[in-house]
Amino acid sequence: MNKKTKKLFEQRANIIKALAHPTRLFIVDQLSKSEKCVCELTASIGADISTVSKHLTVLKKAGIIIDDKRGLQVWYNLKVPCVLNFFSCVEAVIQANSTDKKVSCG
Amino acid sequence: MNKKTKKLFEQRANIIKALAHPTRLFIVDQLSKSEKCVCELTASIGADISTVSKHLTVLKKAGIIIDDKRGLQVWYNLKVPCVLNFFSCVEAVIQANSTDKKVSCG
DNA sequence: AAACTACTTGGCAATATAGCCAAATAGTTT
DNA sequence: AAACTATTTGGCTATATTGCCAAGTAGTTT
Repeated sequence: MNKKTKKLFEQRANIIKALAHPTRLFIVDQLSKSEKCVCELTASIGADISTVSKHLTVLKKAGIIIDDKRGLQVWYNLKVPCVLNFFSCVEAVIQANSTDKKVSCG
Repeated sequence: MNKKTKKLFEQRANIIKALAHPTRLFIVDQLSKSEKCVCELTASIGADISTVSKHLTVLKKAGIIIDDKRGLQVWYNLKVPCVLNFFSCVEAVIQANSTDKKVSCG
């Protein structure tokens, strides 16, 4: 792998890495329904608010979500809604995991 | 997050986690072109063969690739080719990273 | 059966990630 | 300006991941 190729795949991996955590996937799922503030997400996740804040930072740094401070609250939104396409693909893998054979999927 | 929801997102995260590494993304990319044996992948990646083998194990455990031992060599194939859809989505995020605004994408 | 090839597994050290608590910051209300 | 609310950041420990080397396994050739 030459340096250019390596950089390309590192860049891609960084984005996927940002999604590679159950809490962060949950956040993306929630934001796909509507804008949420940190306290709302914290309530539905059930972890420390500092933990949730750090997860949000990870997603923000990866360019997946955007924040908007209004008054005391910070509101988060999906920046690239097509990340939701990930889910259908992931579901296909989950389905496929019940077989040993190659799977044809959309 | 109740237990059921938590399990669902953990399951999804496990699959995404398997893809969240530059070398493993490279492997998926290579396999999308054609079946490859470990030595071929090792040559193009340029890491220790044991390292490559472990990455392949991760992808296999996640149900993304399948192996087929023939003679001395083990041949790997994509099991769920639609994981390639990940790439177009990831590229959209990379594109979007040049802007602060929300992005509409396919 | 001994030497060889292709690969996997074990073990270890280095590094990264996760989650909590406490402290800091930013904005609001009184 | 003091008290309050929402969020972020720092610091720490626990845990997970990565990559190399060495050793083991499986199949092949001689």
